[in-house]
Amino acid sequence: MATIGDVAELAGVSIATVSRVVNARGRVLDATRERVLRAVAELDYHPNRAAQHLRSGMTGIVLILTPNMTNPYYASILTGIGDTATARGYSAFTCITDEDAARARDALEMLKHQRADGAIMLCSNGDPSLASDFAASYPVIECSEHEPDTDVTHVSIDNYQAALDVMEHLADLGHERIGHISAANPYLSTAERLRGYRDALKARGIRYRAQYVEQGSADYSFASGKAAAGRLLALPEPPTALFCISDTLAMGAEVAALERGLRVPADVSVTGFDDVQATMLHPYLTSLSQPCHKLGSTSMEVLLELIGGEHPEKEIVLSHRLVVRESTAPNQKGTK
Amino acid sequence: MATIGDVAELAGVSIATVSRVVNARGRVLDATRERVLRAVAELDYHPNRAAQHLRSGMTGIVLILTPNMTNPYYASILTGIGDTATARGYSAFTCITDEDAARARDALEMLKHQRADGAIMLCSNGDPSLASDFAASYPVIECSEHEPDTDVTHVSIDNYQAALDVMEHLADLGHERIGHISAANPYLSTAERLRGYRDALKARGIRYRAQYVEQGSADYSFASGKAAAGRLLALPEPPTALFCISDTLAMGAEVAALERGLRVPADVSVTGFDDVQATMLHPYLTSLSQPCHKLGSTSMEVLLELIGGEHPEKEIVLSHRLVVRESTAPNQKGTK
DNA sequence: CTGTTAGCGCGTTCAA
DNA sequence: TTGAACGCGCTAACAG
Repeated sequence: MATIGDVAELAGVSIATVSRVVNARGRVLDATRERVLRAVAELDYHPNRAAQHLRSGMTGIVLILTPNMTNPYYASILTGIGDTATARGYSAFTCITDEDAARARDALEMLKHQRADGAIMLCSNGDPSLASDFAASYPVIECSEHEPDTDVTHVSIDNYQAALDVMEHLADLGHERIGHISAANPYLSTAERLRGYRDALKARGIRYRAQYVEQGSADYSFASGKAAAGRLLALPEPPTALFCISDTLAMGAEVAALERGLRVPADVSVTGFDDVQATMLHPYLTSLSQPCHKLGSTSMEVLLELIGGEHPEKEIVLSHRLVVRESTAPNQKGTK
Repeated sequence: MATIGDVAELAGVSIATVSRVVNARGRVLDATRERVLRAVAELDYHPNRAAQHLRSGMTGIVLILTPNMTNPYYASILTGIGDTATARGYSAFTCITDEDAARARDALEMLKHQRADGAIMLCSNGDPSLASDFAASYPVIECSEHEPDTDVTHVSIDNYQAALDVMEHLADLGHERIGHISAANPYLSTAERLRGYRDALKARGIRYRAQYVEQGSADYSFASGKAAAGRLLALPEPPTALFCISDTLAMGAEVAALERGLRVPADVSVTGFDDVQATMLHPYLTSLSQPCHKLGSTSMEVLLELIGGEHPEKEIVLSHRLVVRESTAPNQKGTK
């Protein structure tokens, strides 16, 4: 492997000059730069990362905390993070927390030990103060979720507005009996979507019924969505539409409807959320699409700014959009 | 952050001695070691990785190539790799290839540029010579799949024997009309399982029928499993058991059976494979369990041996086991 | 058994 | 505009 010294020798300059050219720092004569660049190309020179890190006191590693990586929603974000990290010469070190705050805290200790330059947390669940504790001393970003009432820099969509958009779609189709399948987790997104659900009803003058709100499992499992939808559809006055806060919950709802002999969307409309598994089952789900990859890449970029000592916006909101597919249709029951 | 020098000073020894103690290399008086260890603890000393890497010429990074990370099968392996890597002070750099050989090749170039010390490939699909090309010059392991007729070190289960075991279970339950839902990919595991299927039939004296073998999609999608099972169950003499080479295919098969008014397992038995999503739907799947986490951790350990200049076994086979659940039952149709 | 010392490759003064 | 030299923290070779 060629070192900076090899390049310097071939170009007939000092290593300092090579360093200047490679890092685009300081003034260098065009002719000199040319020679250096040629030598770099010829030798296929790549700076030694370890040396750079030793010199700079940086590690070139960012910590990524994720509840899991099998959920395609998280997987897409992780991919976005990874792509950007790679492009910037960083390695993303992914730690699966399994919702375990202790494990997350352990991983974050890497920041103290200078084993990582910063961290992106995909979910601060479990210990509300975890993110802010570390963000006070180290570069830390919350992606997709964040703890309210703390000032940790975060990147996400506007879940409240997103819920409003879903509800508007359903209401425009003539639905009034709209069920909500939420999840038994303390995520802000979950709360915001519920808030959007309720406010949308209110705005349309539709009565809120507590029994129309059911909870799936914390991790949005298919089975729990099916069970929750089953309860809703067994009501004396069952909903004609189900607003589910994840695609897996919505798929469960579809199957629950089918098992009861109901057709989707003719008899009951169903909406998913995140738009990551919306086309696994027929009918394909109308789902609220999150810019997952961009959520990840933006988080990484912002983290790098933080690491670089800059002061990016504390709250970065990316835009979402509702993707209408086959699982929603006008309310044909005339039930209001 | 404390450096080796700080520790040496506090312990009243030279940095060389600290290094010896910390790395357990060379003889050191017990009393001296004690003092050093105390200083290490007091200062919460952690060796600077960048310095170690610079010194050793190593990167501390291993490349992991995976087709995707959402499949729980791969996710478990990745977790196993990651756990072991972390324990050994290594960072696992995961590259999602999406079955794209060019992308995989690009990533492997990191080995040439000394950006990684070795690589684990979860799937060499696409370009048969990819793994062996790089394995010739760098530490490379194939995990779970491998290219036949090359001598790249690999870690996997015995897919042929595993298929035999599944078939034995089904045959012992009295099934003779056994369908096989395979996948449209060139993986060795797929071929081996088919071979096991056919040999098991032969061993039992059961006639092989080409129309009993169907293919799901290359990535074992639920929908393709459902479609394949639908074709099988529509046959004039439909199978009484379906041997599927993945859990998602098997789930699709379960749903296909249900939609045709057949009960699982009363009317038709279904088996999954990998045992990673066997308990998502009822009836829970009888599935052949792979030691995914161990597949990953073993791969990492073997890779580290390779990196360390050792010469581990070229072929490492881990044991599997059949987990019997609710989706298989004795053949009650009496159809032979 | 322990200490001294020479780099590993790089970025950054400080001089010229 | 360029170059010489130092040191980041560590390991290993060599002395003692």
